Amino acid sequence: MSVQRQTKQLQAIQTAFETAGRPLSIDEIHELAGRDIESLGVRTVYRAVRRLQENGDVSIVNVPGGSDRYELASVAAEHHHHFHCTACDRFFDIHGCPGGLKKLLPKGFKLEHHELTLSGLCESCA
Amino acid sequence: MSVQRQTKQLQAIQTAFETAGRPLSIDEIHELAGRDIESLGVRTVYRAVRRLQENGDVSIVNVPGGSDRYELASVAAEHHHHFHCTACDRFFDIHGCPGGLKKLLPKGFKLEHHELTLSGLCESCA
DNA sequence: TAACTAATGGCAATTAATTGCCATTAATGC
DNA sequence: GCATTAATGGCAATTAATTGCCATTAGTTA
Repeated sequence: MSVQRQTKQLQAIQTAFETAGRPLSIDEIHELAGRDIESLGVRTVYRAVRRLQENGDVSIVNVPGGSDRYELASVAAEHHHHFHCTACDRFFDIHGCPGGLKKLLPKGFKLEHHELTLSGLCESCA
Repeated sequence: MSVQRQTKQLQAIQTAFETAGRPLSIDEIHELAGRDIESLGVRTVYRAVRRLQENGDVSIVNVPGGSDRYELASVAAEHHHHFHCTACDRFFDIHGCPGGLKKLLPKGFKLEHHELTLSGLCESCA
């Protein structure tokens, strides 16, 4: 069976996730990892992210409006939410959760998950 | 200058919003209004929704993952959130808001808006 | 009712995001 | 180092959503 190779492209992509510490879009990954690997192809980013997802190392973050972001599965493992800066279009992790959502439900509805996205200006844009 | 005509297609689309009482996707509008107007074209739905938006009668609802939904501006005017049924893929209005979000913010961040999407099973799917 | 023209709707064209293809590169095991 | 083959990356192709085009339909006003 096939063995996964540890390429420097994949390493750069993993490093990008770790140093960014926030959810990244495909383009952001391409940009950040591309600083290490010149001429990093977007095609490679798509493949790497897919593989990291399949390996359970990275989780997808569906955001309202914009394109999908990806974050380390270790981060996704603990319940949290996100902040979207409308100026720089970056997403950040928000720790904590308002809670008490069940009482907002119409009767008969069954709550399984929830997603909260705060938006405004991040520290560097404010 | 041009006068907007009240066509039966546009009426059916407006009626669809009012009777549905929940955010609708382009396809849902097409389906619902299409029950009144046979052979209603999707092209017409796109144009009508665009015009209703420009007239301020309809607002766009960005949802995580899926395609955009649209709701009556009168509904959007009062702060509320949404519930997404993972079984039938419909969205519903949720009245109320958990509040207390400001204390979740990292320091230096400025909160302007927020969006909450509950998900699970709606009454008829549960 | 007639004239005017906004609106419709079917299909082709566009757009943006993602993937297939494949020759080339380079990581791995011996 | 060498052989093997997974991975890369550039471009073309695909996909899905939306829009342009335009002949036809049908509100609107006089």
